[in-house]
Amino acid sequence: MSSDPPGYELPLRLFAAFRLLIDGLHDELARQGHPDVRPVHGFALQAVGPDGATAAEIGRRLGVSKQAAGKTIDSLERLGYVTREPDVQDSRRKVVRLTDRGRDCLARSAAIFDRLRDEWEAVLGRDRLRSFEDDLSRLTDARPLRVDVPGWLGHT
Amino acid sequence: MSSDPPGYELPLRLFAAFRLLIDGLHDELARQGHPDVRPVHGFALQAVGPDGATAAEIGRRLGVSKQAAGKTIDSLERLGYVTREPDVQDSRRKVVRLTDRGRDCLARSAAIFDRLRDEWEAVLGRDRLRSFEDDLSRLTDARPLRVDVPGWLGHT
DNA sequence: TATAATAGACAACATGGTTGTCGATATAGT
DNA sequence: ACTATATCGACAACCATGTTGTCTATTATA
Repeated sequence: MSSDPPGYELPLRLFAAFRLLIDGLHDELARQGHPDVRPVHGFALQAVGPDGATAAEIGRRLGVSKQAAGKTIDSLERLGYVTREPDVQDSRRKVVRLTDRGRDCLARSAAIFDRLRDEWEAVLGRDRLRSFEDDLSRLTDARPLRVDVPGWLGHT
Repeated sequence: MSSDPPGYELPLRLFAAFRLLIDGLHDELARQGHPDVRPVHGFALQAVGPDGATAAEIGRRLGVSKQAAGKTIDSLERLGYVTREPDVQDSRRKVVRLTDRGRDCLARSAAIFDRLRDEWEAVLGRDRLRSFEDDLSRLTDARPLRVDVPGWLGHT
């Protein structure tokens, strides 16, 4: 009987796998006309959603303050991925909406992730990848990604 | 035949699983007398290793500049996890060494990771977890963790 | 109608990375 | 042996990205 692998390998490999996918996505996005988009932008675009959202709402979805979300939205606006429009119902709010370019980026991201998944399927085989995903789902719930990573890792 | 899950779920769940383990580690470390240690400290302590290392070497192992590594070492030194000693062989160098407290933290971390792995084994079953780990290993190589996460995710 | 809650803007600040520069020391080439 | 090159650690400046706090306008509620 062989001994179990040490527990510390799991987090390292989980993170390596995560990073592999994200890097693969952005390499390909850059090739497909989105060279300036960064990982955090992708998560923010997801948080905007098809119907638009306010900065405060996006911040909540990403697990950061509304101010931090506002700065990310600033940069997405500069890059042409979202617009800000005043809300006619509630004049406190400004609704962030995806532009065509923003939607294009999201659609391409989904396609690229599917293709990367296909590559993994080619490595592991169809059943084995399904098992892998099932196991991952059993270990994690489907909470949204928190983007407060710097402070989470950091020294303080 | 059921359809495949969308590819974008994989990165989210991989990261969630990573974060689950790291948070579990630090919750337990805090309970065991290491409340101030942060994720980045753990990786840096690993990078120091049993024989000590210089700031520049630690930076290379973590994928950050020697200056950034130096700041992390400063904070580990303040917390009593490492010391800096001049190298008698090479007086340019200062060797960072683990203190007893640093070794204690690393030993406890290894034990806690093993225990967290046991919990996962209880959920998935022994064979299934082994398969999961095998699959992860096939998808990733064993490169050291890069800690340049803020800039990697960031806007710029 | 008074009070509380929420949106977004602005400012100040903390953290943790970066590059650039420097002097001291080792190392390699001639 | 001497010189050129490389490396170490320190220091400073800068930058990115998060934080909290404050402010006004607006909306919702008691």
